[in-house]
Amino acid sequence: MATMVDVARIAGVSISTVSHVLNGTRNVERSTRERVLAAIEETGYRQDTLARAMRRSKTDSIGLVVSDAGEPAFAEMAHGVENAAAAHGLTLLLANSAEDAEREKRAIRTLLDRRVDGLILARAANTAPDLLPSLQNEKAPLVLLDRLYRDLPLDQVGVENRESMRMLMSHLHSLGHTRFAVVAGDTRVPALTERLDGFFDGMRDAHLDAADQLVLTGTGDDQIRAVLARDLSDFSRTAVIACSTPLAVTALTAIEDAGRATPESVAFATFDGFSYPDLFRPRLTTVRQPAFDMGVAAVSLLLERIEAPEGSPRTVRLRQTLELRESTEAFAASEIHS
Amino acid sequence: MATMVDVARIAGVSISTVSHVLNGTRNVERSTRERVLAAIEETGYRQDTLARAMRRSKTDSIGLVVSDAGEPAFAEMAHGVENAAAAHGLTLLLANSAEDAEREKRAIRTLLDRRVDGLILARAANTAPDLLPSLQNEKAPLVLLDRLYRDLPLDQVGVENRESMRMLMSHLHSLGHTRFAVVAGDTRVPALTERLDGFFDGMRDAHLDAADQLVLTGTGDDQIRAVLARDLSDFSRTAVIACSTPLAVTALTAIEDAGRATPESVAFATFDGFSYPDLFRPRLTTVRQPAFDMGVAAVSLLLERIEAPEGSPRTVRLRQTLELRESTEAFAASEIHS
DNA sequence: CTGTTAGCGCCTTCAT
DNA sequence: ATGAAGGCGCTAACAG
Repeated sequence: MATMVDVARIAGVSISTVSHVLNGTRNVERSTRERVLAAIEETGYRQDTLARAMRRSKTDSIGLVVSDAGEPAFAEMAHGVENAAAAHGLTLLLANSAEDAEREKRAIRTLLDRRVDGLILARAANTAPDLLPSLQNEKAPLVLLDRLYRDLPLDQVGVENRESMRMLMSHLHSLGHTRFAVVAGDTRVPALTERLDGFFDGMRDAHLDAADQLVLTGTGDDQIRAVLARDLSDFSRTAVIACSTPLAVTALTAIEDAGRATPESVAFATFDGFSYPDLFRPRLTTVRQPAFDMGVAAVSLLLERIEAPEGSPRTVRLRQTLELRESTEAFAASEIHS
Repeated sequence: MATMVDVARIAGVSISTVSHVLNGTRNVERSTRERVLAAIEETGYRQDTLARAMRRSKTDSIGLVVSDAGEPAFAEMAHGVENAAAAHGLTLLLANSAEDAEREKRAIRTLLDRRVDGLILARAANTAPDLLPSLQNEKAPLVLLDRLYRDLPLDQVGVENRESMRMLMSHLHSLGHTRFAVVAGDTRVPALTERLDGFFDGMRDAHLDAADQLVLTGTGDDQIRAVLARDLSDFSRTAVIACSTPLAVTALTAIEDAGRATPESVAFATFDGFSYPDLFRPRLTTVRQPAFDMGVAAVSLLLERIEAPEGSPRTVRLRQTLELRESTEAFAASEIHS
């Protein structure tokens, strides 16, 4: 592998000059520059990013840790992050935490050890409580993505969960639904808590009776499935809302267990949703987050923070969109016909 | 940030000793080691991976380039690669080519510039023909994943596409199907060509008339959709096979365009398939590749190649499994009843 | 068993 | 407009 020394020798200049033409960091006479460029061409020289990074203490790379890159929403975010990073000449180092606090810690440690210039984290539900504070002391700035954190002054990118759920509830209520089941899942995940809060907001908006609603929280998928299925076996409940893709899987399974059909017998709506929404039968009404844009926004925040480490932290909330599909249509129709 | 010099000073030893206890690379008296360890603890010292990599010309990282990390099969492969890499203490640098030759080239260049110790590549359909040969000259070894390449002596990990398609055909034929449509897609992708070859094998096995079969190749999704839909509007064709997930999307759309129902009116089977196969309606019969294991296998091959750069190249083919679901069931039933 | 020292390839003052 | 030279933090001979 050719080094700057080789190039300098061939071009008949000092390595200092080579460095400067490479980085455009000071004026160099035209003819000299051309000799250097020719020598670079001839030797096939490429900058050694490692040596460069070491000298400048800057790697031009950023790290992304997601809980599960397989889930469509996270995959899209990763996509957005990667695109934005590439657009700024940054390389992306990606790590999966698999929703596990221990692996998350290791992944972050690894990326930090690689000296990433900044870190974007969609943390696991059970992130160790001391993790975030300890990260504050690192030189690499941190941006939280999707899985936010209330108690710390941090840069964060999320979506307006509470408002979106409220909007969904309002729509469903206008269709005539009054008895809901919400599959809210792990309330340690802020986004899920917010969605649940939005549900309560919606209930109040619609003056619904709390006693008529079924709220399912926690991590026990099997238990959620069983409770929901049992509940649905009597036909008075008319709408089910799942607060994330995995919860939608659980809920749809429970609906099937109960022998209920969507949308004829129960309306169904979910957050985040599945990859090919128009191939699902029934097509699912979905509150969708602009995942790609969230990734892009996270990179912007990160870059600004790298520029200005001392500015005050910002939280960006993007709007979600309500995609109405047939899983919430039939009930309305039956109302009209009755 | 504390360096080895700080640690050495506090422990009252030379930096050389510190290095050796850190890497376990030579014996060091117990008491000395303990002093060093204590100093490390005290200073919160962490190795500088950059300086280390520069000195050893080894980064303990590998690169993975996939055409689309969003597709379930690739996401799983990436998962497998990442797990295996982590198990060997390697960091994974991930890049997306978005199925674009130019971006692929850039992504590879970036990873190579980061001095990854090895590279795993699931190349785009239209990889520049000179790309692979040029990679042969790099010091970082290369392993091809899923998207193989015939003409070069390379380490490769794929699946037995031809055999699997043949098995699928045999199954469908035994169900009574004799007129097929195969959506084969871009035949520049070796896996797709192999699947198509398997189709022809299957036809011969079953002594079917070539004139009765509809073979759809190429990249024009809209055209494939239109041709297939037109063809399906007469009811003599009874089975459709899609050779990849995106092609399945196209095919299912065309089936719907034609007003045909699966499985009552046409049987349908696909390769690779969707993320939640049991939530799809109808549940799709799928030839599934062991994507995770493919990723793991690719890492193994890569590590062995790093160990022994001169051994002769190996191609590993994993078996796919045929997951029978309801999308191919109804026709059999109607046969039985007729 | 331990210490001294020469770089790895590059950027960046400081001179000229 | 160009060069010389010192280190960034670490590993691996080479010497004791």
